[in-house]
Amino acid sequence: MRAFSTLSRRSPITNPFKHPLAQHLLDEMPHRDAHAPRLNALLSAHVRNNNQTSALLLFLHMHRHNIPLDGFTFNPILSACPALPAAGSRLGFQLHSLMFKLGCLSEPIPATSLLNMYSKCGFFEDAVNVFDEMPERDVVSWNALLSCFIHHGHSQLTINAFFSMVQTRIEFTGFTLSTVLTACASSRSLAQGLQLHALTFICGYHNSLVIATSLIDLYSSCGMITQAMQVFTGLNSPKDTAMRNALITGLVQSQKYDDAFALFAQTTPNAVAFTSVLTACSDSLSLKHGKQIHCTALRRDFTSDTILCNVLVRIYAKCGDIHSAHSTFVMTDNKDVISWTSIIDAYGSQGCGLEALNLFTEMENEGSVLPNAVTFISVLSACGHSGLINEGIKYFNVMKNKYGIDPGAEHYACLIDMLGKGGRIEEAWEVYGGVVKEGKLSSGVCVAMLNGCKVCMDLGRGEIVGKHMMELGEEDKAGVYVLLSNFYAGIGRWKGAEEVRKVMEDKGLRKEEAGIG
DNA sequence: TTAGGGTTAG
Repeated sequence: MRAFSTLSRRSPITNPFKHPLAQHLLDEMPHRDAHAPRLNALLSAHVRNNNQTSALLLFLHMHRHNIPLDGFTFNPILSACPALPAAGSRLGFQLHSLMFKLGCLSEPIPATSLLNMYSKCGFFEDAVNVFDEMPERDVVSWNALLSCFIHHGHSQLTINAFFSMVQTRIEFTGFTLSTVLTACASSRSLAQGLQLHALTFICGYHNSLVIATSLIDLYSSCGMITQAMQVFTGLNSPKDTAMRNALITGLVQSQKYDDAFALFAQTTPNAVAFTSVLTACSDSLSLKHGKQIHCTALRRDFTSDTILCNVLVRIYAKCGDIHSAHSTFVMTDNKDVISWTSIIDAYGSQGCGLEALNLFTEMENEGSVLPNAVTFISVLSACGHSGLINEGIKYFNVMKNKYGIDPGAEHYACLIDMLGKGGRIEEAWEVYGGVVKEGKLSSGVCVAMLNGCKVCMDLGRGEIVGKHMMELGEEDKAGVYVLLSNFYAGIGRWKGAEEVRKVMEDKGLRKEEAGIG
């Protein structure tokens, strides 16, 4: 209910654009006597042409000159909000207030636009509240709710909402099915996905490009590449780029790199296709392929694409070509948190910890991007690789206190790893104790602590960690035994090492299966 | 005038 409680204080709507050009545009605005329907149409045209600033200025003009506002006014201006940085979400709350006062929320279409605005601006709860308070909902309102759940990573809620929708006897559409299929793909819900696939035949949606693309994504995500290919070849209509890209991605995920490259070569690829095959180069460490594709992407002028550049940074870093990674990073137009994390990780994993930390500072100073939990894994492991223990402790605290990020098992593993390797076993043990208390113990944390015990020749603590590892119920039992055996061997306890190996053999576990750590 | 598919970091 944050929206309603804060809205009235935010009105009247203020103009966030105080630029001479903005004033010029305002001077050019239609006369106040112009008919509202014509202005609504003009507003929609601005949004359609991706001219959100003009849309906002026109809306402000209408509001100030008491031109009647209705659902037709709110739909386009609400859809412009997500593209208006910072000002967008503030404006969204103000628009909500205004719609409430004018009684526009009783209509499903403007209320659905409002739901969508909150969802796209990142206000999940406000979006769901709008849905809950809608007096009348149509199938589009339901579809908007489902895509809101998906956007915010709640796949299971999407699937549940679909079943509520069916129970409410709302007649679903192809839009609904494609959204729920996407939810099944991202949550790997194969059984429900198969039911929905059957439903596409029953409802006659089986030849829809969008639904077939969702199905390819579903089968690829569930490791069923043959079924994904069957959906692709079985479709009775011409394929489009998105559908081909879905299959290319599926082939890459199934490590069928040659098939992915072949399908890529058959098409006129767009930036997404380039990103997919470059990911294949990154995974298969094929720098030669990667460089060729990078050159083609350069010729096609796709290299300002942020996601594509992020993949290139990763490829060059993986191959140890830090200079190419850096120059690709520098030329990335709109660097996002993944761009920064990738380059920090690139330097960190090459043992250039100070450069990685300098980049982190540069990111903070630049200010447009906030670090997230993954960024800090890269920062902490950079510190670990370069033995920058005090800096590592400092950034661990920066993460918690400055950015409010709750440390996860991976952050603790980095911290314990660097303390242990640096011989600071007492501090590592204290952190480890905290992790056990918090119930965040993972095999990664145990491995880091066990390595620390090995470095410090600490038999007693090592055996406690070994016991914890057994209790974790790790699937890779052989891996646990190998680590324990190596621990005993590492501190010169050959008898202990031998005993562990014997237990392992008695249990019929083979060393080749080992893979933890 | 509101809703759907394909791409990136640990």
